[in-house]
Amino acid sequence: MVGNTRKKTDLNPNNSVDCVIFGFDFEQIKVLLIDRGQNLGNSKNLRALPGNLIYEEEDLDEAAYRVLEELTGIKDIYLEQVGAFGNPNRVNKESDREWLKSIRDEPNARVITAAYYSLVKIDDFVPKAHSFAKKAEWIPLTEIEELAFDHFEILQVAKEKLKQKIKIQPIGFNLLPEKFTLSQLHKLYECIFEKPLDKRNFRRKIQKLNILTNLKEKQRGVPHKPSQLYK
Amino acid sequence: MVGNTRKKTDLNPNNSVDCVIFGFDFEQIKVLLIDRGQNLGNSKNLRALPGNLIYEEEDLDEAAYRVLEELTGIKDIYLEQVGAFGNPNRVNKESDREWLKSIRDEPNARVITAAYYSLVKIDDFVPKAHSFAKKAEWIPLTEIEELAFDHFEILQVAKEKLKQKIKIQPIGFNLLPEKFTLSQLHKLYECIFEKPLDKRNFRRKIQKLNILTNLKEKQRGVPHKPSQLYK
DNA sequence: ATGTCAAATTGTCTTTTAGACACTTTCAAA
DNA sequence: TTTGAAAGTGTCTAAAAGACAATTTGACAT
Repeated sequence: MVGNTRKKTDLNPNNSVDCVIFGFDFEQIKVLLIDRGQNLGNSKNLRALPGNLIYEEEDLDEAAYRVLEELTGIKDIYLEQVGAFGNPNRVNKESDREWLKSIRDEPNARVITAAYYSLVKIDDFVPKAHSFAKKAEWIPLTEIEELAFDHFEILQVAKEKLKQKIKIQPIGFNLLPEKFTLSQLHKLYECIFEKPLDKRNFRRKIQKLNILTNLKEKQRGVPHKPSQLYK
Repeated sequence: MVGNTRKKTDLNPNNSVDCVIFGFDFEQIKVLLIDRGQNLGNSKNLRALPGNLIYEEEDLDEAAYRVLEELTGIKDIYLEQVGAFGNPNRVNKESDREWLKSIRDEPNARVITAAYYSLVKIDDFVPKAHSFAKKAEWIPLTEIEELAFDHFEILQVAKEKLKQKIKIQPIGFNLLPEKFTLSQLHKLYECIFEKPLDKRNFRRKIQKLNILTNLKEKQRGVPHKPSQLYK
């Protein structure tokens, strides 16, 4: 046997997981990104999706949960796979090469990553940066223009998956707090689909799902008609 | 740098691709499987999806096309990714371990695979087994009960993806020859969805897509009313 | 107390889509 | 000429999607 005689507890230098965590602050969709805190001369300090190598004997799904928690502290959420990304030129930015040199045993190893995504209530998770993540922050989707490695491409694919998924399953609630108003849900759907949705038609469709509980509570302290709270 | 110092042209022992190729013989959906020709004592000779390790410097998508051609001779088709499968227990069958020993430099390496699927006109591709594929055969979906590695699981996921996809895009035509009848298309959809579809409703829906050309030709030699040929 | 603002809430009509449902036509072979 | 076997065809109903505007409510300012 030639080459890699790895122990089960070793890192697998060729395979990683990356997580696209979507949140919503009642205004816009945000994504949880880490700042690797590079203070390099020339190269930019690009943000990245939380992600890292997997262990030699570790299920992909488990690795995603572990890595997410290690880097951001977030746990107990449901991750769904986006797909595998394996362009050999994933690492084509000087800043990424520099960074890999500083943290990896085999910085030049070719890495194939499995991407995952999830939706979380933004207030339930105050991301705390750990490990090589110097910061973990919620960044509005609209402000994201460039990311480390191929993470921008992964983000686009994850966004599409989310759009498809939410058409079929009512997973949007995962982005909202326990109590929420229909207007907030409406705004959320508009943000995801990136287009306005008719208010009346939207409310009708949601109501017909019969998954909302009217809490008989009302919004308070708003300078206009208060709305019902649900679920 | 420790461990694997691989050359760009080396095989990456940790990553593979597997292809689920669907075909249709006007009766049932079939899948292209290879026979690894094991003549072992105890262990079964399970069929497998065409798949193999990728090269160190090779795009995942390209690897899928290459491996498929190398094992079955099939090329010039469109492959779509199913996802990444990375259970560390993917290799849990004795026959698979035996087989890996006989063909791999690192038979115990942990392998993560990216699965792809495609639909092809069954008559356009007479699969020719090459390399470690001793046979390459079209096997009816309904007869497949067990496959090598986690290939059965991959097949199930690919089937689901196909169902979803064909609801949205008219990709079913890829499974039929140039000229086909609406009855054949109808039968195909019934096979994919595994349930009967109303003949009139089906024809109406297809016609409305405006993607069929009536060839003004008719079926000949059938002991019943001949049907129009399309596209 | 009154008026104003901002957002919440509500219903109808039209169009499109999905589903159920049965008889007639056509060719080949007997 | 008869018969068998599959091709082809239309209507009605129900559900879903989309377009569209007026009224209500509470907070705050006057």
